[in-house]
Amino acid sequence: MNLKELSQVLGLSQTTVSRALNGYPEVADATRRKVQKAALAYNYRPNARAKGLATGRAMAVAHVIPVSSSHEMVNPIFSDFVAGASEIYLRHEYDMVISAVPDEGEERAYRELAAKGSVDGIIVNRPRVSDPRIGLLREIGLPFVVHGRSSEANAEYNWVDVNNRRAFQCATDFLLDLGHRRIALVNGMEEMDFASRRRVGYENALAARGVTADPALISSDEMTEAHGHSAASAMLADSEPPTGFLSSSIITALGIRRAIDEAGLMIGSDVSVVIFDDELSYLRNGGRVPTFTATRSSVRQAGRLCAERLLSIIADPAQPARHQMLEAELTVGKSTGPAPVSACRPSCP
Amino acid sequence: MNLKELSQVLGLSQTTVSRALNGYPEVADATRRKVQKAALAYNYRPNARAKGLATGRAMAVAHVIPVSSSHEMVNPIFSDFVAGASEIYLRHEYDMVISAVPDEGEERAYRELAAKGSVDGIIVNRPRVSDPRIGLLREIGLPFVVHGRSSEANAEYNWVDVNNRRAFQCATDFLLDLGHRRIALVNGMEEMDFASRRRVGYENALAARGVTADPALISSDEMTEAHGHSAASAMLADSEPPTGFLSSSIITALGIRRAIDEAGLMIGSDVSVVIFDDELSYLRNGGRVPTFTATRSSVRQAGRLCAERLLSIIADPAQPARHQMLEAELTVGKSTGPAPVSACRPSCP
DNA sequence: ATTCGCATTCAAAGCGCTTTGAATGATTTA
DNA sequence: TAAATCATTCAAAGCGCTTTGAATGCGAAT
Repeated sequence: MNLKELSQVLGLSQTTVSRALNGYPEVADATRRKVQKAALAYNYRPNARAKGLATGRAMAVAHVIPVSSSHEMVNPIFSDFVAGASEIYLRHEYDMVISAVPDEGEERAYRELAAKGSVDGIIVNRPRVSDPRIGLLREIGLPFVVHGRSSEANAEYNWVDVNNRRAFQCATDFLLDLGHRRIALVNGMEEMDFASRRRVGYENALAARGVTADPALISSDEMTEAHGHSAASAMLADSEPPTGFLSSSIITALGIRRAIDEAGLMIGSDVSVVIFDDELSYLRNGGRVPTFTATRSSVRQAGRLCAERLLSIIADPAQPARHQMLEAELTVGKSTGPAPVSACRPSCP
Repeated sequence: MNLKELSQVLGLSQTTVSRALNGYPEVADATRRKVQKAALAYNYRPNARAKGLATGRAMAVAHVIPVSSSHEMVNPIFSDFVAGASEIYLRHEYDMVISAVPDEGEERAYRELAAKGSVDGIIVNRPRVSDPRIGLLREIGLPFVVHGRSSEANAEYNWVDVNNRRAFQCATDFLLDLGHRRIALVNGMEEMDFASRRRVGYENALAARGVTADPALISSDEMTEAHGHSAASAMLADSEPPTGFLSSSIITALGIRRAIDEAGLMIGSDVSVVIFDDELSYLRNGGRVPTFTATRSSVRQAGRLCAERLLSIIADPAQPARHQMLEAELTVGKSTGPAPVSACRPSCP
């Protein structure tokens, strides 16, 4: 059933039916009611493509997942982020298009997305320290919101980010206060902006106490369980192993915990672990006392905020860029404790 | 730049330009080359909405994520499944629309999706044992492929599924062969079809050896780490605790492992664990010897297969329904071993 | 020279909607 | 009574593309 048929059934013009359904005022109440009833009865929905063509709005936004031939990884926070965002889109009757963009043809893909006109805006995920996408999207003129920031972008743009630097500074301070001095950082990939900020927070905290950062205690890679395990295993086998770990994700922390177990050490007493917790719905760091001591910030909530912001700038593209900085709170769990007395360590004579 | 402008620039009709770009034969070679060059130079892309309206095809498919007000969970396999599917869509220049559908208005939402015409087909996820969606979609006439099956649907439909029954029968047999008799099943939610099939496989294997299934050793819920932990904790505290666990997901298995740790038991010697491994990219059950003994089947591959099947039936809707059954192979890892001698158990006098 | 077939190209209709500008009839107002 | 106002409704244009059916020009066949 399309508009033409519906209007014929009703004996009205397409104009009137369209206006009645879209809430325009110049329609008699009785007519509107009649139209609405018929629309319901015939299960009529305006064709999205035709509507989009006529209005110039797609009523859809794109989320981009980078697909690289080398890294097979899917970002584990993707699903929760998307779930949060889709709550908002559902409420505003927007569709969400997931666009797989291969690393090679990144620029081409973004231009195509804009030129095809199938979306009104874009959410940019996983910005790098230096990220050409931001300049590109500004040039193209398609509304976009970045989840995270790109340090080297000097243009103004809309973003929603966690205060990663402060979160990791706090987490490091927490371990330092417990007496830890050999503190490892198991981080995301170096070129990722969030990872770089987290590292700065970590290094700042160490420097403030006069502890020199040991490059051997920093590992940067995809945030998989495997990375957490291999990094922690190697570090624990060192002559001066760390007594504390900072983990950029609960997933890597699972690998760290496995390595600690395998080394015959006790988490929370022999070795402390503090994680950044995105509050993934399937990996809740819960309980009365959480499993892991964590700085936490809901990635689902970030998804909601990004989506809201995007819809807002689509509705009014002239408004100035806005930034939303989320703070991650430190919650003490079972995975941390005072630094063990150093005399027990095998490295001492 | 749109078709009209491009054709004016070229001094050609829209017809010829459109045909040149879409590979129709009745265009002179020289003309075609000129058009292609200009299209590239002006970065021309046909507007997707207009093209869709003219051709009647949206060049997009929908993946539905159920959003229920009660269950906040996002399926952890979602992201890998989507990643696999999007590889295929990318190759065929299809878009993927993620549709959040609230549990309450499920029927309405599916009808709307079809009537709006913004997609050419649907992937149905997480089918229940009895699932009204299959009948509904057949009635609507929108092409769809189910990831999994719905046991009580007696109509023919396209599906891609893992042989869940056999996978769990094998896994159970494996533990029985090792001498285990108290074997627990930490499963997904009862109404999910895959969960019900897994349970049948488990019960069949037990029955074949004359072991009676103990309802206290079966737990069904969302496949979160928390569920694995609470279920395993409770079971291990029992007077006759299980010596083996089957876990429907690596995520629940992480919780089970935590419970085993907390109980002061050793995984692989005191307690054995076999998981179903979806080969999530961020939680690889890897290494020379995998952490967990597992029946494995890549959910990413399932995503690819579902997507391919869907595009195929969109291209030719008349073809008969096809079923693809994937077999999950058992791989022995570190989490299993012979059943401990029962004399050591606290329940013995 | 005329016809035919062939290779190219084009004008125009149509996809299903929104929206502009005009028309209609009823109700006030002068 | 005529003019002006208002509330409703409508016909038609336009969004950017594909596709039908017609037109054009040219060398080959008659």
